[in-house]
Amino acid sequence: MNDRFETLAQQLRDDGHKLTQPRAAILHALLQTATPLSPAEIQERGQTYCADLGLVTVYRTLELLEGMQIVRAVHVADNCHGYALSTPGHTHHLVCERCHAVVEIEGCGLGEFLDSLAARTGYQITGHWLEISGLCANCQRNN
Amino acid sequence: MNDRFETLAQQLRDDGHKLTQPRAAILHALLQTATPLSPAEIQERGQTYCADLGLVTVYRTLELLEGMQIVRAVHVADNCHGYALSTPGHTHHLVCERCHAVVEIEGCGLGEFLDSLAARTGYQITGHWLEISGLCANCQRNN
DNA sequence: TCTCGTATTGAAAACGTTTTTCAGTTATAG
DNA sequence: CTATAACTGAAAAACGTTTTCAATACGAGA
Repeated sequence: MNDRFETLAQQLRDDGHKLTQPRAAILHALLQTATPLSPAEIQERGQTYCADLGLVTVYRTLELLEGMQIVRAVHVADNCHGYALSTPGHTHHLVCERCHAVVEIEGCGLGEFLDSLAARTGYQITGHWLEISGLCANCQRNN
Repeated sequence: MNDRFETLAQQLRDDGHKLTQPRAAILHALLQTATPLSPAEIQERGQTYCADLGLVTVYRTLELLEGMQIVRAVHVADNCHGYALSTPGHTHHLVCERCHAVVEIEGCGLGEFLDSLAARTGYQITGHWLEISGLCANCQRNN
């Protein structure tokens, strides 16, 4: 966890940016979550590390981190954007509709499909976003 | 085109809703586009058919149509929600990052993968969201 | 065809999220 | 330690969306 933070911090410096307390707080908040967070949630959690972290700074920092591909914006149902650290590998999420528990999934068996799609449409495919919803074992029992 | 409109109009009536001029205008606007439109765009185009179509009405009508599964909300890069007529069946979207052209895709070859996922995680899978991004043929050329 | 009740409408205002502005502060190179 | 440019928070502006409310238009029934 701490290694991961140091790596990100270094990445910032290497890119010519300062590692400020607000930014460190935001990174810590993001490192501690598995599910995407809204800017407001990030502010709230980040204030554990930097008491007067402003929402404006959260927006600016997310923009910066997104540009560096450290975070990615994902679509979430209600309030549209959440942010999560992009994981090195290729993962997707399986989310419980009831309790919002999240299972990370490696791979998706979509490779062949995407290849044929590229051939058929002439598009050069650069990425995809897959989110699967369902009921986790617990919530199935308590239905 | 006109058949399609009549079908939708009838669907509204069958569901106990009135076919008003604003609603007709919105349907016409949606029928004439291949790519998702934002509420503001729908208002703008709809005003060709109903001069004083209000934005509020666009929102309300989209909510109604979405509930009837006549339109569906899709995620678009910048301003998050666009609306397009949903085609019957199970479709996903392939969206150009540059010009936002949209190709509708039938099926996704995800069935087997989801089955094995359910077995592995104990989740009862109820749905999934897949959106693919890339560069369309045109934008590849003008890169 | 006309009348009437109700669903539906537009304007205004409220609301939440995101962006801009600006003066003060902080990280870091030297 | 100092200088300075990047960075910050607060306030206000600018969005997109929702709510409220009085006025209107649709369409069922006479």
